[in-house]
Amino acid sequence: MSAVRPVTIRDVARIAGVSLSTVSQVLNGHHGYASADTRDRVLAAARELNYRPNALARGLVTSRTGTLGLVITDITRTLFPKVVAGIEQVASQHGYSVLLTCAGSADRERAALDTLLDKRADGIIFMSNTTEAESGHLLMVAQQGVPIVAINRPLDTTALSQIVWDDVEVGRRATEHLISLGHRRIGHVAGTLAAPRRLSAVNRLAGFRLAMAEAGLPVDERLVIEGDFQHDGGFEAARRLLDLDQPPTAVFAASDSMAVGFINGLHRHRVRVPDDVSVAGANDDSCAVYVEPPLTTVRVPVAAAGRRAAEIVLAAITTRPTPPPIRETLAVDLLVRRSTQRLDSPVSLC
Amino acid sequence: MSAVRPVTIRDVARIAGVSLSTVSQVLNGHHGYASADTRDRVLAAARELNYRPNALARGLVTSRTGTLGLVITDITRTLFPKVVAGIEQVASQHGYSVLLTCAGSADRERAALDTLLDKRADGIIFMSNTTEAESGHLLMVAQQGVPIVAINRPLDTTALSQIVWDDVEVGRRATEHLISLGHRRIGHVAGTLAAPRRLSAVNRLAGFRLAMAEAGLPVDERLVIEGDFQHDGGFEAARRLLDLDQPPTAVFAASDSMAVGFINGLHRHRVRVPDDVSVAGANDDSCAVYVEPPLTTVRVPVAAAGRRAAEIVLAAITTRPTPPPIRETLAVDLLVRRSTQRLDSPVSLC
DNA sequence: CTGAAAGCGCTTACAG
DNA sequence: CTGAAAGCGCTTACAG
Repeated sequence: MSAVRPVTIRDVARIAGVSLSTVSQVLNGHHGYASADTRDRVLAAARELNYRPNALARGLVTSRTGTLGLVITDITRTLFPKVVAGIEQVASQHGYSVLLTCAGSADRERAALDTLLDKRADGIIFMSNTTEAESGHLLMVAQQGVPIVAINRPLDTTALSQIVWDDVEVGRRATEHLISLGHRRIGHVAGTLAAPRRLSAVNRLAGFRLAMAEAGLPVDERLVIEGDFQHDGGFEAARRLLDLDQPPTAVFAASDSMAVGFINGLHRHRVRVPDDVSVAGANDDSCAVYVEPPLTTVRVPVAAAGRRAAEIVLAAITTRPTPPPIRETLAVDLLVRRSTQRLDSPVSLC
Repeated sequence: MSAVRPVTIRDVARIAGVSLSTVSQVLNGHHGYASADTRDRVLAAARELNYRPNALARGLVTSRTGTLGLVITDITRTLFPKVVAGIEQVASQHGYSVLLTCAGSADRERAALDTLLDKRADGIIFMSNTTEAESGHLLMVAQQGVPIVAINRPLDTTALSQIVWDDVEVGRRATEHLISLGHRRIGHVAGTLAAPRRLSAVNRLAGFRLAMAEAGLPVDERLVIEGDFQHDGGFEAARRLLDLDQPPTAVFAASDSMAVGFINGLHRHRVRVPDDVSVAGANDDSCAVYVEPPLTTVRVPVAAAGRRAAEIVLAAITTRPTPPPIRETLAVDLLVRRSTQRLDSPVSLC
C-alpha cells in the first residue's frame, strides 16, 4: 500500500560495488570505458533490482526528454485521430512519447505551448486551426530553438517547418471530376465561411471556382450555399437547392459530413443519388465508404501528414547542425465511388 | 537561430536582489513568508524576464509532474477519441497534461506503462483491450503507489480503480427493445468471438441471450452470426441471414459499424429497414445518426468514462490519505431512432 | 521575514 | 579503466 521508494542508480552502484559514474557509463553504453567484468556486474545489478532511470533527472541534465509535444484543436473532430495516430506511431518507433494538448483558441494555444515548453518537449507538432491567424507564439517556440512543425496552418514564414495540403486543389479535383462527367450546372455546399471562418472552407470554395472557370463554366451564385462542415448544414442545403427553379445536377460538398447530410436531404425529397444528382465530398471520412451510395470524395493525407511531421521534428531534434525548416506539400487524391455518375448517362446512349 | 538559454530562478533572484529560496517561496505562493515589498520585486522580476519554471527540475524535487499517463489501443478506433477527449478536458481543467501511448499487445502495454512510470506520470489511465487477459503489469503500477484506473478492462481485483459499463446490459437493452416491438424471431450479429476474441463481443451476445430467455423466446442458432465489429462483417451477415428459409424480422448487431454494414447488405437485396427488418446497433458511433435510416442503438458512456477516470485518478493524486480504489459502473442508454419499428405495425392495425 | 545549505537522481568532464 | 566532484534547476527544512 505504501509507496515503494524507486530504485536509483545509487542502489545499483552499491550492489555492483562500483561508483555512480561507472554505472551511468555502462548503462548508457559509453563503450571503451568499463571492463567486461565491471560491465557485467553493473548490468546484473541493474537487472536484479529492476532499475529504471528517472527520466526527470536524466532530462534535467541532458536537456532531452524523449517527448514530443502535440497541440491539436479537438481529438473528436474528424481528421485529428488519424493525424495523432500517425504521429504516435513514428514517435514510439523512435522511442519518443507524445504529450497531447487540446486548444480551442489562440489563448489556449499559447498556454498549451507554454506547458509543452515548461515540460521540455524535445519538439512540437502543431495542428490547431483556430480562426485567429495570429501565430507569434509558434515563432516564439522556434526562436527558443525547439523544433516545431505546423500541419496545415497558413503561415507566411520560413522560420518553422510546415506540412500542408492544398485545399484549393481539394475543391478543384472534386469539381473537375464532376465536370468531366458532363455536369455543367454544379453547386457547392461550402464549409464555415462566416464569423469563425475556416480557411479550408475558403480554399475549397476557391478550388471550386477555379475548376469552373478553367472549364469556362459559369457559377450560379444561388448554387453556392454556406454550410458548417457538419451533417446538418448539408441537409439544410439540400432543401434550399431543391427549392430553386433549376437545381444543380451535381454538387461538391466541402466535407463528407455535409455530403452525407446533403444526400439525406435529397432522399427526404425523393431525389436520387447519383441518378438525379451527383454528389462529391471531401476528406474521406471513415463513414464515406459505408454510406449509401458510397461517397466520391477527395482524400486528404492526414495519416501521412502526422507521420511526416513526426519524422521532420525528430530529424531536427537528432541531427546536428539543425537542418533548416522544411515546407512540404502533400498530394490529395480523388476517390471515385458511387455517389457521382455521368450526366444523363443512360439517356445519352440512345 | 542559436538556442537561447532559458531564464532560471537564479536570474530572477539576481534581478530582484533576493535569494533563490525567496523567489521560490513567492512564486509558489507560500504566504506569510515574504514581505509585500519583496514579493512585488520578485513578481516584477519574474514577469520582466518572462520566467517559467523548469518542470523537470521541479518534478525531480516534488515528485509531482502534473502529467497523467494514458494507454489506449489505437486512437483511430471507434470510442477512443471520445474517451481521450473526456480525459484531456478534465486533466487540463486541473492543470494536468496528458502523456499518450498506444499499445496493441500485452508487451507493448507493459512497455508503455514502464515509459509512463519512468517519466513519472502522477497517475495513469488505462484503456487498452488486448485479447490477453494478463494484467499483472497493471497491478505492478498500483503497487508502486501510482494511482491507476482501468476503463472497461475486466479485472478481478480491488487493488486498482475501475470504470466499467455493462456490455451484457448493452446486448440486453437492445434485444429487449426489439422484443418490446413485438419481434420474436430475432437474430444477432456478434462481434469478434474467435481467436483474438473480444470480451465485449462475448458479453453483448450474452445480453442478447439473456433478454431472449427472460422473454421466454427461443434463440435460433442459425440467426446468430459471428462478425468482426466492422462494416463488412455486418454486410456479409445480411447475405447469410437472407439465405435462410425464414430470416429474422429483427436483428441486434453488436456494433453500429456492423449494423450499418448489415443494413447496406439488406438494401443490396432489396430488403427494407425497418419495414422488412428492424436493426439495432450498439455504441452510438458518430455515423449512427446520419445513416439512413438513423440507427437505433445502445449508447455507451465513453466521454463520461474518460471524465470520471480522470477525476478519480486526480482525486487519488491530490487527496491524502490516498482514497481506496473505486469501481464504478456507468449506465448505458437505449437510443430509439428509425431503424427499428413494431413488427407488422401497419398491418396489425386492421 | 530572508538566506545558506542540502538534496532530488542523474550525467559529464576531469583526475588518477 | 574507475571514481570524486560539479552541476542540471528547482524546493524545502532549518537557522537566524
